[in-house]
Amino acid sequence: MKNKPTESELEVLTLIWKNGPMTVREVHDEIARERNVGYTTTLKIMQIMFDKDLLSRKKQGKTHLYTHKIDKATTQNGLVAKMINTVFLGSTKDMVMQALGNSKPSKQELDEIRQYLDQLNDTGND
Amino acid sequence: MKNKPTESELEVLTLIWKNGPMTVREVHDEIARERNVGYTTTLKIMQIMFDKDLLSRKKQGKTHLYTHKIDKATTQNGLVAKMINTVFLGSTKDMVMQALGNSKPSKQELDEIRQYLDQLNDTGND
DNA sequence: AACTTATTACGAAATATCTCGTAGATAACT
DNA sequence: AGTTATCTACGAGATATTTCGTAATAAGTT
Repeated sequence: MKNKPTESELEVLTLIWKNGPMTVREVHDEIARERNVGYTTTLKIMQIMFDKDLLSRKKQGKTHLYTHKIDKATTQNGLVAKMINTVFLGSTKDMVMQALGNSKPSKQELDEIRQYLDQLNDTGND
Repeated sequence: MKNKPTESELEVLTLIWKNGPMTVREVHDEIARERNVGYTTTLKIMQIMFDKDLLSRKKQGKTHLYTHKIDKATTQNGLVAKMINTVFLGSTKDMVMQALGNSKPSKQELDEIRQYLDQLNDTGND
């Protein structure tokens, strides 16, 4: 991944991925619910993200409206792939089983995964 | 996770998890195959890990033999759980499907995962 | 227009992490 | 014992990230 986001940047991105374009104020209010952090901190991070080309923005009155410039799926992929490679020595299976074993997903979720597995069987390797 | 390892620390841990107790020299030689880094850098990181209680060690002649002090599965869990929560908004299913869709695991791996899913069905939530 | 409020831009301190150089200690080898 | 090689300890520079204070600007209010 060329533009790999930091933790804080990821926090901002997930919000914007979920809600669509947001102002600094909106992002900050969401973050401030969880952690205790100053407004200018959030502002600064989003400005840096703009410089890094992780976000685009356009003026909206006196404020800026920020939009994600990197794709959600691509970013998720990069992060998951990296984790598999480093922490699970390249074994997707190990990672998946670890994740499933620990989070106790609902039966419905399990079914959806099963369906997805069946689909994959047609296109997978050997 | 109380003692969450940094990236470099994780690199050391995975080696020790895989190979058992190792000296700084051994760890360093493995790392140096991939990246260009000085011996004292590896040494320092492992010393810090000792201070942080991520590794234990015992003298072995003039060198130290380092052993992991945190469990592999627990650490993996913590990292995966965190990724699910932040990047996938808590949806294990989304994460698993993302991972499977991108790494094209073999049919055998898929089967193992399927078996594992069946097992889970008996104990999972609603 | 004066006043208040909210926003941005900027810089710089604080923290975390990674990097390596140097010095001293220990072992191994003539 | 003297020399060489290897290891540890320590400190401190380099980089990356997070944090916030201050000042300038723009908008809204009386």
